[in-house]
Amino acid sequence: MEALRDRQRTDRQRTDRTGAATLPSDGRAHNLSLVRQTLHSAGAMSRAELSRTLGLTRVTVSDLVSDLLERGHVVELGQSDEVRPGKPAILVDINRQGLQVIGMDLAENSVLRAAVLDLDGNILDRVERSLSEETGLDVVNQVLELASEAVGRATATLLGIGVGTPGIVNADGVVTTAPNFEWKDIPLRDLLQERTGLPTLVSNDADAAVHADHTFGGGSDDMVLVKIGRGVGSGLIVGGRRARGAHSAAGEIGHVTVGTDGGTMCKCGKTGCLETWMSVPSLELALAEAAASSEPEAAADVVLREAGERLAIALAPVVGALDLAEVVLSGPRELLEGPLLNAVQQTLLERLLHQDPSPVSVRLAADAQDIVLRGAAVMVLWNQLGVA
Amino acid sequence: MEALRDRQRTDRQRTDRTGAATLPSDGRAHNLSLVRQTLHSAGAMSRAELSRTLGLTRVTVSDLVSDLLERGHVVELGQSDEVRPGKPAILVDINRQGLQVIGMDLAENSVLRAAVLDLDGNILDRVERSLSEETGLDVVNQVLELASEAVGRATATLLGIGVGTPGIVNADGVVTTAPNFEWKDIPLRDLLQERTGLPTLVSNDADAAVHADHTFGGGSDDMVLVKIGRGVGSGLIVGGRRARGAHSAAGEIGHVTVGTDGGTMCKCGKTGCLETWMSVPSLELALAEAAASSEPEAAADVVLREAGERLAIALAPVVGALDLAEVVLSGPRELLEGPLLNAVQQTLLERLLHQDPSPVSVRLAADAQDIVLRGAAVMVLWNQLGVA
DNA sequence: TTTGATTGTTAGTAGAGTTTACTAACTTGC
DNA sequence: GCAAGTTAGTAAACTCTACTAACAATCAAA
Repeated sequence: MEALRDRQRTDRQRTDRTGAATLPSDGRAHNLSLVRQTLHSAGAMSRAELSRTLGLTRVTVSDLVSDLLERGHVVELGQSDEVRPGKPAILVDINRQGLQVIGMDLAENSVLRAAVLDLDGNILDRVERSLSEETGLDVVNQVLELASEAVGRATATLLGIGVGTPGIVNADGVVTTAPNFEWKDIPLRDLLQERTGLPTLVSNDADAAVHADHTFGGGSDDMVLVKIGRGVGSGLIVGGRRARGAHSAAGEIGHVTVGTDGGTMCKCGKTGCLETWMSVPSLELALAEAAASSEPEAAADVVLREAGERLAIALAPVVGALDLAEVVLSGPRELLEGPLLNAVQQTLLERLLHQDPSPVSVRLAADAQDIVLRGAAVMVLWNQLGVA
Repeated sequence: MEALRDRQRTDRQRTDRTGAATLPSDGRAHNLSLVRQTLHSAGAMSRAELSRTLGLTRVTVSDLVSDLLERGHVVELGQSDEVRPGKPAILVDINRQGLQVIGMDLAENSVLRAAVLDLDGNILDRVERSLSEETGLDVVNQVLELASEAVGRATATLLGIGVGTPGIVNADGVVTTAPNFEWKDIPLRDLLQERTGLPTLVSNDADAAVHADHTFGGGSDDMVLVKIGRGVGSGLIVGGRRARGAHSAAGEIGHVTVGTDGGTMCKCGKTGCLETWMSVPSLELALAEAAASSEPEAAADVVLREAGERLAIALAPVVGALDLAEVVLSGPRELLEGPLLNAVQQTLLERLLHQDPSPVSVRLAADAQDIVLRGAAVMVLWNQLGVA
């Protein structure tokens, strides 16, 4: 009789997950990240200690830790040798030995660099590919091959690949424009993922660099890092997050006009661009001219001092508007250290009203050579472990 | 026998919640906010429609909605009159009639303003207190009395109080400095909460204004609003969130030096501050001088055009570094509209390299009179409902 | 040796969201 | 007017997460 009853159709909802609705499992993922973060930054500790720091119960922490043990994200290190009453604690730590990351720096002059890094950002191994005149897809292929080679050098489980590249990179890891390589809409992230099978993250090189400094350097949650090389780029951390910008072009300050008194003609067609004062080629040209003058040392000093002033003129409104705590310069130390850095600091203070006792701090990035490699690695750590 | 067994000490953990560990209930709170947000911005809809937009099941949405019905945050509006097969939908909507908010604007010249607003930011009632020469605690008392009066004017359940005040306000709602009122570390939020018993939020007036424009105006997630009044202040939205700054002083651009060619002496002691060009008093002074010249109209035009240029010179590095999509000016329309706004737009484009097809949009804020009141209300909606 | 402190685990419970299965109520086509 | 199909909303049972309660293991100090 009722054999003919309708077949119940299962609601096939929740197919796309467009919205940002939170499931209990999302909370779980967040808490797992918190455990990893705590261990990563504070070092090995017991489950009970984690429980106290996180505000979760020992039971929950035990469960989270056993989950992470299974995934290989953390390891047990044996009993703590602390002397105190009670059952001795078993230390757990992020699996520093068993996990590695690939970092890539495509922004160096005529060389593509890659490295294997551990979770603390130490470089364990390096590989390179020198470029001559290649552009377009030739460079892309070199990058893919270099990535494969780097992956082969890893001696532990790889969490993923991070890349710092010149040009503008959107949130999907597509390099929309990179004039140096004549790239246009290159889906670098997907290409690398396809090639290596590893989770991959691609960002602009200055953005990668600011990640590195934010993690391993000063660590202010409101800072800018200016990367001075062939061009001038920057990466900003605002409220602890990287500023991406409306068109993924945040940090592109090389062609902002500086000052109100003209300046040199730039290859972009305007005059007075920051790059005409601050890029390494511009500085070297000006220094060469200074060396040929009657008072070479004084002239060189003026060149560097003026460049620093110009940078500060451009940065002052940014630092003021965002109330940044740190301005970090990254580039050739022999150019930036001394008169240039001092001029930046001095001019910045002159142009900002700083009644408060904590003015902006201006300094050079440590380890400018490898800052992009390390920043690229940090991006992977954040993405895969929620760590940094 | 075993009567002497140890008294089990309950783990008294999770007392402080210092960390940011996520509980399932936090996820629930988030999903409740999502429902409110969706209804607030998209208008009344059925539970089933909510389910589809949010990606949660109908069952869960039903549960969330019944929760919100109990709290009075949403109401049922009866059957939808859409004509299509199936059971007719019961529309639910944010309780637009039954919930109200107090907004306060302390940044006007010699008057404190407050208003009762509905959830859509409409002003339902106003109250004011005029100031003569009061400073310090006298002003605080006026503010507290004004708040009480405004609360009395409400005709529905009040969600809370939002305040836009001149000066620098930290994350705890303490006004650390407000020179106009000679305030120093005034805990305005706590004072208002004590007086009225309502949840209260305090921000700088320009920050409140940018919230208003972000919600009711263009709505770009990367924008700056410059508020021109007695002084010049600004509020920034970066990546959809308000930039607070390292010392809660983000947006304070009035005393950034503009340009490299000197300028007028500012009361702060430096020369060439943005305020010397752009504040209403400075503009009015310059316009009065222009009116006395031989060609008053042309001179006035030059004054306004120059002011716009100066603002753009200061903003260009900010817009470039943050890749902002919108620059919004708020202030006296008769001063800002026309030559000044055009000069800002033109100068900004000249000083930025914009190869991409979506340059920055420059415009005036709608309804500059009430923008702080409405922004203050938005802050409450965000905080109490997760809406806006 | 006893007492107390501390760590980590097991057992059971409450909350959040899901799947499954149902009722209610409407339109369409004959 | 009636069956068929469609959509909205709900009830029950299950899963997952984190919690409380209770306990075993282990060590220091009295």
